[in-house]
Amino acid sequence: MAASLMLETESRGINLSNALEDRGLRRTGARTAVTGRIEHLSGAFTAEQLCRDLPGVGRATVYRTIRHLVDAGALCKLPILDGAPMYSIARVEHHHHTICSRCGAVGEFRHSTVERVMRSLAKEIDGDIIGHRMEIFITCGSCLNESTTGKFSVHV
Amino acid sequence: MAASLMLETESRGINLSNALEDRGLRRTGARTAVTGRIEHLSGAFTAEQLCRDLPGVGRATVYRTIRHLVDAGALCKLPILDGAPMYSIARVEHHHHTICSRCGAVGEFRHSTVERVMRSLAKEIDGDIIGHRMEIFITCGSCLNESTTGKFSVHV
DNA sequence: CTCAGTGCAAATATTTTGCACTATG
DNA sequence: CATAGTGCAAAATATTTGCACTGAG
Repeated sequence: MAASLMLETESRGINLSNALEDRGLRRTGARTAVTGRIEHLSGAFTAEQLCRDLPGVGRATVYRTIRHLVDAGALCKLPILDGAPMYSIARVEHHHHTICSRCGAVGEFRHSTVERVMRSLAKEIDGDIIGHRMEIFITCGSCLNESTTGKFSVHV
Repeated sequence: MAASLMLETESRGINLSNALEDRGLRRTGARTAVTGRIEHLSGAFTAEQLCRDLPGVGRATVYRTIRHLVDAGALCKLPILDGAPMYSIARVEHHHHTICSRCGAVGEFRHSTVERVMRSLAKEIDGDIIGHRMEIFITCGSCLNESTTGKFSVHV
C-alpha cells in the first residue's frame, strides 16, 4: 500500500518561502508578504483572513500562494464543516489536528496508535489505503473557563 | 467528558422521513421526495446532485431538508477538501468513513481501537474532547481495476 | 528582455435568505 | 384556517479565471 507517501520528511524547519522556492517558484514581494504573515500568525487561519490582513496583496495571489504551499506540503488544509477551510503550518511530518469548537484554535498531535489502527484496518478494507485524516474536536483549556457559544458545529 | 454524546442510539433502521417527524417537522410532498431520493441512491451525494435529480423541488428546500437530516443525525456531512460536501446516510451509530479518491464511493466502518485511541488521547490533550472525525482515503476494489485519474485530492 | 507572477474584475460555485404563495395538520 | 413549509430570485460567501500589466532573473 502507498501509506508511505504520507511520511516524506520535511526537515528544514518552518520556512514557507523555501518551500515555494523548492518548487521552482520565484521569490516575489507578494509571496514574501503572504508567507511572512502566515509565519507571524500563531495558529490556523482562513484565506479570507489573510486577504484582510494583507490589503496590498490581491485576493487571487493570496489564494494562489496558499494553494502552492498546500501542494508543497507546507500547509495543511483543514475542512471546516460550515464555511471556509482553515490552514495551518505543517510542523511535524504526519499528524492530526485538534480543533477547539469554541475559539477555533488548531493544535497538532501525533499518535502512534493511529498508525497502528490504519495497519489493522488495511486488512478489513476492500481496496488500497492511500491516506487518512483525523480531527479531534475539543473545548480547549482556555475556553473551558469561559461560556461562549460554539463557533463551529461539531458534527461527527 | 462529553464523548457519550456521540453514541445516541438510532435504532429504528433507515427511515429518513421518520427522523424528520421525530423532530416535529411536517411530512410534506417536497420532504418525502427528498428523503425518498436519498434512500434510493446507493451511496453518498451532494446537495447539488439532489437538486438536479429533483427538478420539481426548490433548491432551498433541498438544502433545508438536508440540514434537518444532518441535525437529526440521520445524515453525515463529509467535508470534501475541494468543492461541495457530500452526505451519506448514517447507518450505524458512531462510525467513520472510507472515501474512494477515484470514484468518490463512501463506505462506513467502525473500529473499537479508534475509540480506545480517543481515551488515551484524552490524557494528553489540554481541554475536553467533544468529538472526533476520521476519514480513510482509499482506492476502492473496483477502481483498482481501472486507470482513471483521481476525482478528489487527498490531502492528509 | 522575457515570461512568471500580479491585481483587478468578472465568472463560477455553493449556500442562505427575503418574501409572497401554498398546503399540512 | 393558522402557520409551517415552499419556490423563486436575489444576496451572501468562497474561490477561480481571463487578461492586461509588472517585475524577477
